[in-house]
Amino acid sequence: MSTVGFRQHDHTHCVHTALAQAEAKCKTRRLQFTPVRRRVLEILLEKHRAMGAYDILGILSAEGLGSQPPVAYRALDFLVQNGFVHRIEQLNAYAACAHPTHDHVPAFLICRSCKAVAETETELTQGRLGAAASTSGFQIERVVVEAEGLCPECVGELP
Amino acid sequence: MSTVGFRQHDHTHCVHTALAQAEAKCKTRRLQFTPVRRRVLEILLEKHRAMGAYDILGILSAEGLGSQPPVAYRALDFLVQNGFVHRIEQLNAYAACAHPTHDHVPAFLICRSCKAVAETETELTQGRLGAAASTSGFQIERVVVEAEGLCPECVGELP
DNA sequence: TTGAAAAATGTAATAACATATCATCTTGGA
DNA sequence: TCCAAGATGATATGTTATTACATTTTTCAA
Repeated sequence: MSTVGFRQHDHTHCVHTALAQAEAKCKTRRLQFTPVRRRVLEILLEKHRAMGAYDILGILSAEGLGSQPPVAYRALDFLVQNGFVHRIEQLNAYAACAHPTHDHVPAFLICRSCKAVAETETELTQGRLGAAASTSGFQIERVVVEAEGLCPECVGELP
Repeated sequence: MSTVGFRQHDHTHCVHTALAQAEAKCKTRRLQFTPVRRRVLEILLEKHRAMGAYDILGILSAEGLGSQPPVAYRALDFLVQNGFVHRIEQLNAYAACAHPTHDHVPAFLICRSCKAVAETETELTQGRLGAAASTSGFQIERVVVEAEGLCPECVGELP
C-alpha cells in the first residue's frame, strides 16, 4: 500500500487526510490554498487516477470554477510545484501524489491497457544514470521515471 | 563518448556510419528505408539534438519531401519503432539513438537551459522500481528515464 | 490601517503537438 | 502478373499548452 496502488480501497478517508495535509503544508509555507487549487487536488484524489488538464477543466467548468485552460494549468502548476501532484509525462496527465508528506523521486507504473497508474519511489542518482551524470559534470535536478506495461488485472486478460 | 554526449566532436563521419548501419539493419529485417525515413534520421543525426516533429517537418517541407504533419509523424514512428530514434517525453521531441547497434533502455540527461540532450543507458528493472513491479505483479515493457538539470556548459553560466 | 507590491484570477486568442480518415500509389512475394 | 501489404498524399480535426493583458485579492510592512 505504501508503494503500489493497484489494489482497491475505500478512500473517502484518504482524500480528507490528504487535503488536510496539503492545507497544513500550505499554511506553514505561507502558500495560498485557494478554492480552485483545493478543488483540483480533491478531484485528482477522488478519481485516484491520472487525468488530463482538460478533463479537470471540464469538471471545474461544470462547477462554475472557471472555464479557460489557464485556470486548470495554473492550479496544476501550483500543485506540481509544491509536490501535491505529479505530472505523468508519457500521458500528458496529472495524478495526486501518493506520498505527499516527504520529499521523494516519484516513479510510475502505467498500464497501457487500462491506464491505471501506481506510484512508487526511486533514488535520485542510482546506478548508471547518476554515474554518467557525475562523470560528465551534469547536475541533475529532477528525474522522471515511468514504466509502461500491464497491470496485474490486465496481464491475464490480454492476448 | 559511449555514454554521454556533451562533448564536441566532428560527426560527418558518425552521421554516415549511423545511416549505413540503419540501412543495413533495414535490409536484414526487410524494412523499407524510404527517402523520407532516411532523411528524417539524417536530420536528427546532423543536428545532434532533440527536435520537435514540426521542426523536422519544416525541413522536409523546404526540401519538397512533404508538408503535412503525418509525413513527419509516420517517419518518426517508424524510426522509433525500430530503435533508430528515441522520443523524449519531457520535451515532446525526438533524438537520434546514440547506440543503435544494440538493444538497450535509454536514459537521457536534458539541460533545462540549452536543451542539449545526452543519452546513456540503464537497466530495465533496477532498484526499487523493478522490486515494486514484481511485488505487485506489474509487467514492465518499457521504461522512460529522463533527468533534467544543467549540463557542464550551463552549470557555470547560470545564477 | 492603509497603501504599495506581490500573487492570483478572468478572459481572449493562439501556438504547439498529434491523429483520424480515406484515396492513391508502390513494393515485394506468391 | 497479380494480389496484398505497406507507404504516401491530402484534408480535416482533435488535443494539449501558452501568451498576453486587464482586473481583483492578498500580503506585509510603514
